[in-house]
Amino acid sequence: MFYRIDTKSPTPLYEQLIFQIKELYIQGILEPGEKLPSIRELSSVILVNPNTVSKAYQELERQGIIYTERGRGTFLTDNTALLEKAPERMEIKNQLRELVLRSRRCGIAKSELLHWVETASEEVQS
Amino acid sequence: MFYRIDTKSPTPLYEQLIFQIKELYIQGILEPGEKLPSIRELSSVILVNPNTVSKAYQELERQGIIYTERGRGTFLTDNTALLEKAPERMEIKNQLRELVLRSRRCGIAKSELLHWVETASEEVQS
Amino acid sequence: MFYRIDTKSPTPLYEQLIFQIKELYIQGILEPGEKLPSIRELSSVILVNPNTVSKAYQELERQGIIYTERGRGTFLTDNTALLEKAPERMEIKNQLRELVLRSRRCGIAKSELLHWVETASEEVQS
Amino acid sequence: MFYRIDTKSPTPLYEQLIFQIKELYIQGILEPGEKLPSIRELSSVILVNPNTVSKAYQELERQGIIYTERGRGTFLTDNTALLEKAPERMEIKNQLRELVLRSRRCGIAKSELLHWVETASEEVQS
DNA sequence: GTGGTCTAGACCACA
DNA sequence: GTGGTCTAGACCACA
Repeated sequence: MFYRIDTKSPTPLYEQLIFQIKELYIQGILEPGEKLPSIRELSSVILVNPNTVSKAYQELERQGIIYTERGRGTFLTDNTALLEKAPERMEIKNQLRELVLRSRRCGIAKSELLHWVETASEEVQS
Repeated sequence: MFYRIDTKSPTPLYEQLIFQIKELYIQGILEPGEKLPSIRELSSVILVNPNTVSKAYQELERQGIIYTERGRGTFLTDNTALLEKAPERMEIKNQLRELVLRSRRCGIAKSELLHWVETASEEVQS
Repeated sequence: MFYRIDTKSPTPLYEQLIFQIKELYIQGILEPGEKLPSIRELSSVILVNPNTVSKAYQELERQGIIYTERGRGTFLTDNTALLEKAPERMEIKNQLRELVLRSRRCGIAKSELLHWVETASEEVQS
Repeated sequence: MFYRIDTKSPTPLYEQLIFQIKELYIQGILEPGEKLPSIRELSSVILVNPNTVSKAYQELERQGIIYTERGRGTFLTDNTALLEKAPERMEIKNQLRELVLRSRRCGIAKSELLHWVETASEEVQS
């Protein structure tokens, strides 16, 4: 199984799950239309409470990445928007890693980087 | 007064204070050796709980940016490390803003960017 | 075959079946006295669990739309009430669609519309 | 207090809360910028679990109706979009009630109305 | 005090 | 079996 969770990370478990499922989808390990593991199944695999998995699935549904059929399970949509953006996502991720590296050499705290991302996001939004 | 905080920002108030004092120092608005406002004074100016200001000052002292003389107040150190790094800080901040902009066009959520900064920080650290 | 269900719809499958059989009846595609497919046959055609078809048939029988003759099958009744109401049903359906359209322009969520239908139904009932 | 919940309604409690807060806002009983009761406070008033209130608040935040300041509480935004749409909302609500009434006279089940709202919503979306 | 996350476990409608 | 809702209660960072 390729689902994994880090309980020591500051990122909430349900967000880790969201990011990971997106990543698996982008990498082609999960395919459009494919059935995801049931909430109970996944929760027992990654040793996390079913509610936590449910929260992740609901957020993914809100984002249009997955949909649920009542009584049958949860499936990936045919939404290919994510797939198309995959290369640029990768690039952004890499450049971000580089910036983090340089920040460390400058003595810039992680919290300050996070704050800059926050403020930049607000600016961009308006 | 130039101290200002945004209670609506997701960045904790005490961190906003830390970042701002650093910024004022880098920009030369606050100078080495200068006396900072007392905790009570500052907290009444920016309408924040004194504990919050105190927490910011403690962290800045831990970072060697300020020091306290009992009964006299808190002062900026002569630490010039921050000043030397000013241009690179600026550059990192700008590049970060650009990445945020591109992320938005890719449909990458802010939470995902924050998570990438987290994971990259962990990698770098080890 | 004209029976079709949408597993992605939030409407329960057995309700979709009910509505569809009524619709086929109203449109004259199914006629009074006509024999409906057996549970097993229909379930294999529309790829649905036999229990689901059974539940739909039971509800239709309860409503007096169909009746069962043991060992012979299920048949549509001569009940013409549905047929008489056909034009008004159509009109209501159309007006509902218009309201949904206007709602969207107002930013009213589907969930809110559904809730209003619920509350209005309760009022009317009492 | 004006917050009230009907545990017997088929509408989930957290959705009832969402609708009610919107309604109170539209009617001017709650005003922009005003502080909402804390999660714990409200949950004890309406005798509902804090998690349920939290879920409602989070959805309202996602919709841009409220925002939270960490450690301080939850507040209504200055978003006036809802207020501007108030009259049309009212009208739609009333027309919906009328349709429900007519439906009852036609023998149309509540479930069928709900289904029509669902299908119309899908059509409109695409 | 505030909200956010998480666990454990119940009950429900639906397939 | 499936997901959705809800309760009870813990722990956390922050103000």
